[in-house]
Amino acid sequence: MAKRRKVGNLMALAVLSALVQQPMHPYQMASVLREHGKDQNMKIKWGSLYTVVQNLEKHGLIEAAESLRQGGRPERTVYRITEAGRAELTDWVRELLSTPEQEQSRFTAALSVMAVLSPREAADLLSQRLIALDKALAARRSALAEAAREVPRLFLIEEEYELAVAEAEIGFVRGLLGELTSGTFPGLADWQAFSETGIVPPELAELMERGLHPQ
Amino acid sequence: MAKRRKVGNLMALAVLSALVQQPMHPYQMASVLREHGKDQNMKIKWGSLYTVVQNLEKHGLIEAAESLRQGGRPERTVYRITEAGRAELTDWVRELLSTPEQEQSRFTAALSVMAVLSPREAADLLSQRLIALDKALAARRSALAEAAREVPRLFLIEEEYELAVAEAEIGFVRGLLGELTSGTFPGLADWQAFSETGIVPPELAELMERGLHPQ
DNA sequence: TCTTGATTACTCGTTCACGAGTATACGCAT
DNA sequence: ATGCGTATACTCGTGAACGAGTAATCAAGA
Repeated sequence: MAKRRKVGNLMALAVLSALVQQPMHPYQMASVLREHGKDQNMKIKWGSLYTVVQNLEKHGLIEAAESLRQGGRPERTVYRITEAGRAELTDWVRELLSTPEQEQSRFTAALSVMAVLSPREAADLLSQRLIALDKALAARRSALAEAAREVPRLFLIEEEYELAVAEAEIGFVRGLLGELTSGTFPGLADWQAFSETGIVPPELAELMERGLHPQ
Repeated sequence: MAKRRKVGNLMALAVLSALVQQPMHPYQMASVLREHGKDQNMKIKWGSLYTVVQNLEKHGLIEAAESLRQGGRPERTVYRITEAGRAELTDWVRELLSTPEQEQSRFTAALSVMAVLSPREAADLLSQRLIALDKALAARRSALAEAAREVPRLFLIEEEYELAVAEAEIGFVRGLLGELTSGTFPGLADWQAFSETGIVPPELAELMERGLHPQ
């Protein structure tokens, strides 16, 4: 059972891991994360970054090391990780690594309401997705290969994982698309009829009622 | 480019799709979604549900149809979808289906900071994950097979997708675990040394500095 | 020299997400 | 009849997530 973290945002994890390397101030964290390609998967949201840093401090996971002001007006506070912060980091990573937890993806949500479109259109949109996915995969693959020449695999492993998942998605979409365009997808005729006439085939009508058990 | 939705929460998508079938009041939406197994992927969060319904109404995507009070005190407002709501729903589904967008997963985050643990421990945790994943996959597979006897595939397609992704994750974890336990993972010795002594091997030290370009 | 644009480094107000809490009705066992 | 657990149907306050806005510095060009 995933225990409630004092600071649950995954950006907090990134901040802690950045501070393990060396103390730094918030803006520098952002640069470091960006250089590590973290902004690819996780756009840096400024509001969140500063809130997260504040919360981490409030809970004693990080602390202000010094506060230097030079030239530029706004005083930059350099933070360092505390012992409690290190403990939280390792404990958190342990939990995240060992305990799978299904998260909802936007694509899953889309698939679950795909029936509101016509099968033709759905197929059309899926083929657009497929093209985009293929392109993105190729780009990421070559970027990974490029990076692998300098950076040890340990620090690229998350990208490898993402690529594996992306491949699976591509396989799924390709398969589904094949069934839709070849007409072998079961129930395609009913779906087609429904989307044209708005009439739910009798054997489906019964199913749609189920679960409503009105009142 | 994903346009900004008036109501961006994916629960709004679920609400709209529920209301396409028939008008209903918020609590009934929750029941319907639950019966459709939506609570598996997306725990129903009461606060969000009512906020989302409010926002949908505010933006004219749904409207109050009637407000009946019978027996039970709290007045239940029945909502129905508007034309604008239907348009938003289809447009949104179109976008979600056609446009991939990488979302960050907790496991990806975990992998990206895996280096803070020792390779031994990481392997250990990954094998725990693998066991849990296998078990969950088996359960979901048989649940899907069960459901497929009654429900047309069109309405189970999102679960098929999730299973495909889950299989890919299992494959990845199994592979990584294999490399870690067999010792074929590149850089394993360095990682091991670092986790025991805290000393970063010289060729890595240089890498860790990179991206910091202090000030 | 003066302006312009890019970079650094945040701040602030709004929106959003949530989950614990509340309150009533209904069925059923005592 | 009366108490008790469970299902129904929300409400509300807290706290998190954001993203546009601000403001200073610096470098380079006109």
